[in-house]
Amino acid sequence: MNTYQHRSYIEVLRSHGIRPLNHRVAVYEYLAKHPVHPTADQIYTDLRKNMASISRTTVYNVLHLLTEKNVITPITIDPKELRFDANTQEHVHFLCEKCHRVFDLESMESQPTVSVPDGFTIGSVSLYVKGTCPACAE
Amino acid sequence: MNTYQHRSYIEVLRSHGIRPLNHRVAVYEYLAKHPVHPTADQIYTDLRKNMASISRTTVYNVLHLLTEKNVITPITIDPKELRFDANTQEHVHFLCEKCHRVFDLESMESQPTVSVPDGFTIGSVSLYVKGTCPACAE
DNA sequence: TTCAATGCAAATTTTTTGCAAAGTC
DNA sequence: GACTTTGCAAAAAATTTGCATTGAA
Repeated sequence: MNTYQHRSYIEVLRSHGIRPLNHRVAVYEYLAKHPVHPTADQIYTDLRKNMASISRTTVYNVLHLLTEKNVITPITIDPKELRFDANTQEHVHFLCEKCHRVFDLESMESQPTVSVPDGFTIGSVSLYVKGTCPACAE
Repeated sequence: MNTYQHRSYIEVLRSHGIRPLNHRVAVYEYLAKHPVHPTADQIYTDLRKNMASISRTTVYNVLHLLTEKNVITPITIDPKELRFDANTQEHVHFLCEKCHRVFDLESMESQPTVSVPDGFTIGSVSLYVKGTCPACAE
């Protein structure tokens, strides 16, 4: 493990008021290093390979905690499964309806400036695009 | 039941190549008349009151069919539950994180014109906003 | 009569919960 | 030692499937 990077994950957690326990760092580091928007089960299955002691319950616990503290973002683009993203910058997500991969479209034009009627308060904005990715277009 | 309206639901289904069987019309009509973005279970429970013969399986079947034929739109704004909307016009959805109601923001500025990298093909675009609604703001 | 749609019950999948054991400060 | 986190197993919730029955053209 790259200690320098590892330390920075710990710092991110600390700066959000989260005690950087091993399992928490592992889940966060996994998400940061695998920006493919994995599901809870994918995270659990993969982490399990190198970390025999982690349980499904803990993965759910940590994902809830990180979401609540705004360290990660849940992505609901696919009705079938909830995915997670360590990149909390607002950016567009693209779901390929053939291969079911989710792509980041960070380079695209900035998020729309949404305005809402009086009385509504905006917490977050998500822009989801569905269609076909280049690999599946052929 | 208002026969004129009823007939128009039938026409919508026909125009999308869907045989307007009773249960299908009932689900579609329910969604059209209850634009609160209900879940499959809400639809089932409510329809059940007036239509003893409908089953959960049929509700799921019909929702799948209508979605596939683009007569309704599934809404994934809330990670907890899948909702449905008979309004297939693109419009913004707002989830109140306190009362968990979903509002249409049709009057808001038009959907952003999203552009995607070469090779990607856009099928649909969803703009989801989360926050607090007027009633819960107090 | 032939094919499509329905409904039941069971299976699957995903997530949550209670609680005892283990870990942290 | 006091408090937090974890892991197991069981429960709950949501959706899908197999298949026999019913309905429609």
